[in-house]
Amino acid sequence: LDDVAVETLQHQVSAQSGGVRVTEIARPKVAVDTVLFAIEGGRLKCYLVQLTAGAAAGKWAFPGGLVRVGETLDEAARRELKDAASLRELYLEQLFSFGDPSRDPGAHVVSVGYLGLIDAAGAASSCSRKYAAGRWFEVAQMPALAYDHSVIADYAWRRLKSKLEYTNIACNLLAPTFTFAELEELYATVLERPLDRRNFRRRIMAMGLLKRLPGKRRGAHRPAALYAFGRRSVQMIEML
Amino acid sequence: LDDVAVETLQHQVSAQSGGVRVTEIARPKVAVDTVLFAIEGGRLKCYLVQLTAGAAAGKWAFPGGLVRVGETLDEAARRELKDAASLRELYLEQLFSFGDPSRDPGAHVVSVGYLGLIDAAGAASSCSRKYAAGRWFEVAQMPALAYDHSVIADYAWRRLKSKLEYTNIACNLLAPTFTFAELEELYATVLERPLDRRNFRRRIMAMGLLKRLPGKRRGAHRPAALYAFGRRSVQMIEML
DNA sequence: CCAAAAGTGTTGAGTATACACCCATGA
DNA sequence: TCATGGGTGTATACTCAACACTTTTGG
Repeated sequence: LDDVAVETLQHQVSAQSGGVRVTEIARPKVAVDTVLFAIEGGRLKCYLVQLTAGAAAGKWAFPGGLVRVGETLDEAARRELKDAASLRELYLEQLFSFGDPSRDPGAHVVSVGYLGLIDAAGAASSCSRKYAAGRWFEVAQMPALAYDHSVIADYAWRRLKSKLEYTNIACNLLAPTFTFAELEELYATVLERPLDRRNFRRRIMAMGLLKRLPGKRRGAHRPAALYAFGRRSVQMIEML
Repeated sequence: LDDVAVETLQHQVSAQSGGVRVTEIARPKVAVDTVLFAIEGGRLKCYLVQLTAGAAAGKWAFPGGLVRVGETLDEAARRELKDAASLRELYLEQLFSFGDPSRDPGAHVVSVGYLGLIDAAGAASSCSRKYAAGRWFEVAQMPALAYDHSVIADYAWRRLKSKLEYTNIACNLLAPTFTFAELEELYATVLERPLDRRNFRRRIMAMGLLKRLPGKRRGAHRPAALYAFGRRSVQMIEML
């Protein structure tokens, strides 16, 4: 009932059992889990790893793990991605923290969810080192996920959709150089709806963030002008 | 006594005395900190408590504390508010998690920041039990804050401003019954800019969430119609 | 009857949407 | 020359912002 009494008791027990070392009260641990997206072949894909240990062994989940003392949450997320998929350069953004004690039946772990974006070239270089398997799934065809990771996935996709509308976040899903058609296809893929080409071009141009590059992409038909984002740091834009 | 806390203790002690070399690696702890807002006398105010222990003793901070094994983050935030300010009924929304190891020089604590809203009547009932002092400060006149709490405050105020524009979140800062002038003053206070009364009324009415109540508020001058929110659960609105 | 707050419409500017045809190239 | 994807402009509907006077009450 009285919290002060509980704290006091905990301190006493700690002192008795600790002797030289002060025993800490058990507390929930902190983990990070990253929902990593990439566009490949006009499909939105998501990186999953197959768990090897614990009650959820064999199930698929987002790469992540416990945070260490002395590192920031972002650092922990990047470290886990490097370990799990050999990924280095990518965009990371914190989403939300999930603290339901029952989300992991094994232990009380608070998970800080992250949204990660990488371009197709970076995604291709991914390879699982830490897990039994790691591969890219189409978001519409993901297997059942461990823990509450399907909830985290929902958050991530919603955030991505929403930020496409009012930021330049798309630059993190594209190669440094791209055509307008590629940019439009990215938007259509993520937002799951077709876009009017002329209106889309006008909106994007109004942002003033694209710079036109000298060359052309030559393909089977009329060559397309090349573009790049002027700034790759995310910034808010008045669009939508 | 708190069952969860006791169980946790027993688990900890037996693990220690059992001789099993499962010594846990030190991990960051998880805390919650709530930026609690209320409107009083046309001013936006924020509840702070004065810390009694640790390196930051004497400094002001948002009410919060460590999360316990077995409780959700929301539950932890509500428990701390009940302990710190005897507050029960209020709106809570998770903001962001702050994990910089140096944010608390004493230990690595990851803090999950919360935005809390309460109406003036609820705010008036607040009284600090756990801390040396607890009181409401105008947001423009807050003292220097402990840890990184001024960063959390920025997040909270920005989130509140933003959600006023596209949700019915305002209902949590008002009494169940209010006049249109009170609602408008709330918006003007939080957003720090004057609003056009006619445009504002049109926008709010377009939301379709207010219901007009039969009575009138009688004052020194022309009586004002009374309103209430139809739903107090937060929902997204097309406004702005 | 006067002071003070409550209540009410219209207009103009800018923005978003819908829509169809010509262009440049490789095969 | 034709098939294919690249590239462009306009007309309309709608939304947002600016703006001032009348109404109702208490004192």
